[in-house]
Amino acid sequence: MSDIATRKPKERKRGSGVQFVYNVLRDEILDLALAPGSPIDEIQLAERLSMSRTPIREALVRLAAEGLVTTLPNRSTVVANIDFLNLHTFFDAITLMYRVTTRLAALHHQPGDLVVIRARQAEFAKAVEDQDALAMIATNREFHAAIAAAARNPYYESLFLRLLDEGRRLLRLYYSAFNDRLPQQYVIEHEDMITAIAERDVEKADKLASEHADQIVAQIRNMIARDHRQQIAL
Amino acid sequence: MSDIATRKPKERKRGSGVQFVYNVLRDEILDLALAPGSPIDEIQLAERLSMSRTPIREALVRLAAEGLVTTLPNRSTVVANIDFLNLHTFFDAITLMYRVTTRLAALHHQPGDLVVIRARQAEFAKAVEDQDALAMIATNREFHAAIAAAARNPYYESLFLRLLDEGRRLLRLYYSAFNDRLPQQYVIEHEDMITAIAERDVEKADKLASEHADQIVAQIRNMIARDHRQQIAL
DNA sequence: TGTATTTTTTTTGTCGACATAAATTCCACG
DNA sequence: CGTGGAATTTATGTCGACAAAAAAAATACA
Repeated sequence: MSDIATRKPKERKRGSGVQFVYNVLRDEILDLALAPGSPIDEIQLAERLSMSRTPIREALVRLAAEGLVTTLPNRSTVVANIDFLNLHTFFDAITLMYRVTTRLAALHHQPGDLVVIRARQAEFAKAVEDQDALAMIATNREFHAAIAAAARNPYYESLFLRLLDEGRRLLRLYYSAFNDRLPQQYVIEHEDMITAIAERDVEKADKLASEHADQIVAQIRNMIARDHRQQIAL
Repeated sequence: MSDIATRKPKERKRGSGVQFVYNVLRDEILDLALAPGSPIDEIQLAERLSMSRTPIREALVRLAAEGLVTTLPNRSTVVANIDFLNLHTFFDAITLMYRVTTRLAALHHQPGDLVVIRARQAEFAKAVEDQDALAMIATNREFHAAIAAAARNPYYESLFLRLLDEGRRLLRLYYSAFNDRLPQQYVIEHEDMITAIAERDVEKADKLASEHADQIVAQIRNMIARDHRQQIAL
């Protein structure tokens, strides 16, 4: 069992309780440690994290506001399901956010931003080199989050982060299929995007982000189709 | 004083407490009944709504997740400020959401949708006819929310609703200046948008939404500039 | 044996109380 | 009279307990 979730009581500072529960639950949901659709028992959680139900409930309210859990009135709250029937709305939105944030990053990035973005890209490249699929998923998210931060639009940023998280969950589902030669292609595409941003070439950044998004969407679609065939074969 | 906020205790059903507090606070924040930056006292609120602090805190957590209040750790939560310095990010985002939702509504609207949209438009037209600025603000929001619902993309919809609410707060600030001849123009533009959606003319819908957004942005900018001149003149 | 109804159990929503961190007041000292 | 620090007050974060609503189990009846 994980360490952070079973920490001794009274080791935490006052005021960090809700944040702590939020982080634990969020990670477990995005890592699929908590299965989509599974109910969350407040009392059980309270015992596991050795705290009262109050901070746990507040964390759940926050997660509900972000769409990571669904609260049924007077009944248990459940981990949000993955809506395979409407994945196209997800693909549509994340593609647009890839484009908009990359575009605005080219327009508005400030001195320190590129340093951060390049650092994230280095981490992603390392994950690819190590063939560590889980690290790829995580570092890829951080790379694009860094670009979104440089775009300096909190509205786009918050939607994009939400979409990236949802994508993390989706990729987790199929991460075993994530070790063909595509990731190397992503490294190159990332490099091109960085260059376009650095040169403040807005149209090029937009175009690259759009192609990048299409690649990722196509890959996810592929993985789902492959998985679907396997399920039928069984 | 308002009626709904001073209702007798025990008249409400169990389970609706948080929702009730959320609605009250949300309305008061968006109506500027609670000034941006002003602190929210949990105890005072608890007494006013005659309930315990627990449901009030949960409502505050939800409002914080939506950006309507800001929570300072171990200190009071305050009504979110209006960030005049970064309004361009707001205008940018809401313009894009106007376009995307109208575009997708033209693409994906289903039989019942147009009925709802036309009903909202009728309400907006009535508010314009009555020269009721506050009703204009409210009905205009509902009109575009109906289009967003017809676009059938929950990600765009939630961001757009958030932006429309923020816009409602902005317009409230200057609603006295909201009685020139522009609103009549909006009625016509709305009609054109409905027609384009009904004809499933995606490009036309996009173009109209884009122009409509530019109009609104220009008007808000105007009102701010006018207000700014007045403040200087004083 | 299967179904409807009542009883029991479980779990959520709300409450009042206490502990702790800021903010404020008060006081000592220069 | 002003400044620094201790004491007080205020408000937040957390807790355990109770009441009401669902869910589950047990019982009655056809």
